[in-house]
Amino acid sequence: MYNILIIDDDLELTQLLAEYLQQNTFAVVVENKALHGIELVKQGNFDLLLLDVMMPELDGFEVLKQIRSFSTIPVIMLTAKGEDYDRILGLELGADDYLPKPFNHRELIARIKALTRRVDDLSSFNQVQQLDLHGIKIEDASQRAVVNDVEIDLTGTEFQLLSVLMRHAGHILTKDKLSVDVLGRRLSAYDRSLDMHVSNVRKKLSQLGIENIIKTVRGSGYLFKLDAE
Amino acid sequence: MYNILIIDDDLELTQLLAEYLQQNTFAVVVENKALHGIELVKQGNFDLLLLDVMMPELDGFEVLKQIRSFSTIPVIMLTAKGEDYDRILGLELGADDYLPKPFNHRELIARIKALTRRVDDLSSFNQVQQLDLHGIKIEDASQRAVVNDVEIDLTGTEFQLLSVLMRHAGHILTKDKLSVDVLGRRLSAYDRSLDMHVSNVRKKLSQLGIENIIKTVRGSGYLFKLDAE
DNA sequence: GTGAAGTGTAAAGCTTGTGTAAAGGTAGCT
DNA sequence: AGCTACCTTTACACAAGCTTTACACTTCAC
Repeated sequence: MYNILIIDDDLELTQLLAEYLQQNTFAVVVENKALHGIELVKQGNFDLLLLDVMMPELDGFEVLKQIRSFSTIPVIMLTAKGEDYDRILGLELGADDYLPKPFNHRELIARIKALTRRVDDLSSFNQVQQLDLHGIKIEDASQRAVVNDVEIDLTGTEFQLLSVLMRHAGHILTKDKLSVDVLGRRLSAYDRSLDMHVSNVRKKLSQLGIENIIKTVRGSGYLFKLDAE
Repeated sequence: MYNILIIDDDLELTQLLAEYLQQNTFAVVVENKALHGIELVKQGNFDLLLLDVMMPELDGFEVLKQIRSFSTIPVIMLTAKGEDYDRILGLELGADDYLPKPFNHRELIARIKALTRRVDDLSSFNQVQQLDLHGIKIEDASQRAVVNDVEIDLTGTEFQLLSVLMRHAGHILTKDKLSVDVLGRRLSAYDRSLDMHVSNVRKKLSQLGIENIIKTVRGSGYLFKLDAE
């Protein structure tokens, strides 16, 4: 699964874009604040960055410059201007590609794929991206979750579920969103499948001494806790 | 030194382009005939291809298709048309980038550099001739795999499979990717050939006392383990 | 309280992916 | 042609793991 981060202050566009990319089996996180976006890249859980050039506070070039000082993540720049100079500057600063708005969605997908074709081979070479919260470490590349050097034997769906929850730690995720992200379908009435997966993940975690990390928010959904209590 | 091949029937443009690129320390070869160009790529002395879309006889898409059947050389398409559809088609056929004519020369350089940044990383990675993991040593040049000074008698395909898996140790490789990399074709429905090769490699390894090194990740692919357990 | 709706989870059912033996096919060699 | 080595296909068994069912429990509104 490909994790894409979008840094763009345009709420409407990012919303649309996220949906479209999700339909094309990419996992998407949207960040509307440039500074916050840099931090997200630092955490290192993304495979590709879509970066808007025109943003208040910090413009895209500055963001790119900062990101390139610590990361080689593939970057596609988005911009409203069609001017040569912008394109060239972006590319020279270390962007991999450039797409002028408004763009054809299919072209975006094609460009993402063209870039990932190259980078895929490279990824095993780059630092492995992993996420570590409350002593639970997950690694997408190998689909492994580890607690105190002990591997948790998760099924693919369970891993996916834990991964989505952890990536959104501290935020409630509705069952409907989880169902779409994890099982790839809308939640329908009387579908208890997701509940079962949550139950199973909890069971496996508790065998390793981890309890109450996935909280139920009755009527709303589930939540991976940020702070222990 | 970077060797660039230009396939384009426009004599005037190619002349200019060649000079410009040479000034920027690239080595350039111009080929005005599409068919002849394919042969040049086959000989394999180029690092990057600039390919014109509009050509008599054979158009650029057809040329790209043929080249992609035997080579992963980075390709930037050049075309007079600015239409979305052309761009997308080119990218989906396996081009890495696309540049509409007339283009800014500095942008061309920037795009070439953006692409080579990625590919350079990759080639230095693939040039690793020897790999040694868990006591399994493989040597690409001689197509040999050795465990404790005992040679494993692998067929060409089996060696290739093991080599790809080991180069991506710790990362899940989808069956589709493995099929492309090892068997040279897309995985099609009910194709069990790859599974058989995995089975055979495992069998041969287990005869030498190595077990559970190639892990099945159900629904995702195979994985050469990084850490023993 | 009482009923309704939401949630936890054991167990059963069922689909699908995978392992592998064996047969079939193909290319290269003598 | 016949042989050999190897790749691919076929066939079947098996296991993994996703979903459904069923029932107990909790929470909340009235």
